[in-house]
This record gives sequence, structure tokens and C-alpha cells, in this order.
Amino acid sequence: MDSTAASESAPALPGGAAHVGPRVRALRTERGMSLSELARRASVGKATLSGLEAGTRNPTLDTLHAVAAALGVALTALVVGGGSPRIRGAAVDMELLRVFDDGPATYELYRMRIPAGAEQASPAHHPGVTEHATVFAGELQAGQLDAPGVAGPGAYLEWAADAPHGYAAVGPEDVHASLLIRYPT
Amino acid sequence: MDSTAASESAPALPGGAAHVGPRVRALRTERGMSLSELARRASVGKATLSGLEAGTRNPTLDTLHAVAAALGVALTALVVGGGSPRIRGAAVDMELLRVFDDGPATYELYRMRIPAGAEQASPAHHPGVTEHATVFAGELQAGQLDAPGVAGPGAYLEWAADAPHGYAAVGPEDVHASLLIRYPT
DNA sequence: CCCGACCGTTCCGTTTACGGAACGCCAGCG
DNA sequence: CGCTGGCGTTCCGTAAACGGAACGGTCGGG
Repeated sequence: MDSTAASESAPALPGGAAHVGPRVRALRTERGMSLSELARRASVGKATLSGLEAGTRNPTLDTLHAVAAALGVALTALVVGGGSPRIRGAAVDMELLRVFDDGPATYELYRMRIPAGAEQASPAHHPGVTEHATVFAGELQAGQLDAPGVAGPGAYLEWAADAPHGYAAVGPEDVHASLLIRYPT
Repeated sequence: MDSTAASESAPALPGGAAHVGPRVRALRTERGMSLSELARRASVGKATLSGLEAGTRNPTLDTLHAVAAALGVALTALVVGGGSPRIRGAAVDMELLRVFDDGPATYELYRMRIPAGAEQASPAHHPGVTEHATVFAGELQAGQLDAPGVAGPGAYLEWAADAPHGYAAVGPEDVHASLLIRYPT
């Protein structure tokens, strides 16, 4: 397992401060907000925010929380995939975002990425399992191997996963999508 | 549920260090691990961990990350719900899980809950905005006010959100669903 | 042309989170 | 019994994250 973990103070920690900085800066500029304004709204010092975005500081939970709230996003939105379980196949790179288990079924919500032109097959899962994808970017071909569907940005696709199935990025762009896997109880 | 969410304020510090402490302690004892052992594995001081679990400290991102790694969980598992912007309407309770902004559009992914029997309307959003729901539990009726769709567990529903639309839990159970809102650029 | 407003960075004194080393406590054991 | 080893908490000096106040740079208006 991994518990030979990053115990050291190596600055190259997977989800370390170096990664959250650019993320904050992106969310801020996306909203057309200046650093000073965000600092004001979050009630943190400009120095704090500047250092945070530059990755030269190691922010406290309070600081992160204040910034996330001022940006209107969940704290988890600032912590890019750092430490999220990641499943990397031949072509498909999936990151488990969340598990919902309080319904009559269990749902796993993934973010999926497939490089342009790549494809990958997956063996059958347990009976009754279905997969649901919403495409953000690119052209996704997915579903039963003999009868796949195709979906572009904004489109939705679903298929039974209790038979061999596959995923492919058929267009010239990388595919970005959300994938929801439903496991009936 | 407009995007003009409550950016400012954050009256008291919700989801602050007080919430992550018990969470860490739960995950640790769940694994039958002693405080000293976790501190050793995470390469943090026992004092740090003790104060963190007690909620008397305001841990840094490095500390949180080291502890999460030593517990073998994603950092997000330590801060679940804590500080997620929650949009609570008349009937619909939504929690923003994640924002995707690297495609040709921006996506906001929510978890949605509607008490059984309740309903709520939403005004039109900007042109081109669409909403996509996947139902986990209950019976969701949603879409254009004059032509809503209905979806049960495992089913999918989408509609244009640039016109007034609504959500309702029409069955005898609460509705749990994921809602993806797509904002074209 | 100068001036004021705002931007993002840097400097600085204060606050505080950090790890190490105590402490008291409770088993297990010779 | 005392001795030993591990537990969780507390104390303490140091390192660093914090907010406030500078700084230089860029606009836009008078």
C-alpha cells in the first residue's frame, strides 16, 4: 500500500499548498475578482492571499475556509484531487469525487478524462450495475461494445455495465466527463 | 438557486476546525489506531494531533494532508460538508460539491435533496444554461413548468434552465439526486 | 502632466501552530 | 509490589502564518 507515504516534508506533496494556490487564483480571476477584493471579502490579509496563491505559504484551515466561502465554493473545490483515489487505466483516468450510499442503491461519482483518440474496454461488473456519463468536453463513445452511443459536450449517455463495455474519445479533443456508477443494493 | 449565492458573510465559522477534529478521531479509532501511532505515521507531533482532534487548533494544510494520507483517505474526507455552501430554498436543499471549469463550459455539480411532497420553482437563468439530474432515491418531477419530466431511482432528466422551471418530490419518499448545471461560455 | 485609486507584492511585528520533551495515568509482568 | 512501555495531555522554545502598512506599477480623469 501507500503508507510508505509522503511523510517527509517534501514540497512535492500530492495535494500540497503548491496545488491549491493556482486553483484559488483560477477561481478568483474567473469571477473577475481582484486579489484585494477577495482578501477583503474573505477577511484575510492581502499578504496571506498573495502568498497562498503563489504557493509560498502553508495556509491554515481557517484561511482556506474563509477563502472558499468568499468564492462561493466548497472547501473541497480548492483541494484539487489531492489524495483522491485515482484509477488510471490504459486510456481512462478517473478520480473518485464522492460516494452516495443513503439511497436504495450506492452511487459513485467520478470525473473521467480520456486523451483524444484513446479507447479502453472494461469487463462486466455485477448484475444491475449501470453507468451514466455527462460529457463536458470532447466526443465520448461509450457503452456496450457492439452498440456504443456517442455524446458531445452537454450530452448524456447511459448503459448497462453488467456486460463488457468500453470508452473512447472519438473526436480530436480530450474527453472530460462526469461518470456516475450505480450499484443496486 | 441562482449563482448569486451567499458569497459574503459566513457569520460564525461553520465547518471550522471544530468539525474536522471529531472526524479525524472517528476515522482513527475506527482503524484501532492510537493517537501516538497516527502521529508517528503522519510525522506530526502528538501535541499537534491532540489539539487537532480536540478542536483547539487551527491546522495547516500540510498537517491535514499528512494526517489524511496516514489515515489512507482523501483530504476531502476530513472536511466533508464542513463549509460547503448550502443553498436552501423553500423545498430544495442543495450542496455544491464541485466546479468544473476546464471545458468549453462551466459545470457546477450539486447534490440535491427535496422532502417528500415538497416543490419549488426557480426563475430563468442565463440563456443556454441546462440542468441535468440523476435520481438516487425518490420520485423527482422537474423541468419546464408546463412540461416537466418524472424520474425515479437510477433515471436521468434534463431540461433547459433559461426559462422558469421547477422541482418537486412527487412520490412518498424524499428525493435524493445529483444535479449538474451547465453554463456555456 | 500630475494626481488619485487601485492593483499585487514585500516588509514587519504579533500571534500561533509546530515538534520535542516533559507529565500523569493505566495495563502487563517479573 | 516496583518496573517498564504505551497511552493522551500539557508545557515550551522555535518557526512561520497571520493582518496591517508600506512599496512600486498601471490606469483613467481633471
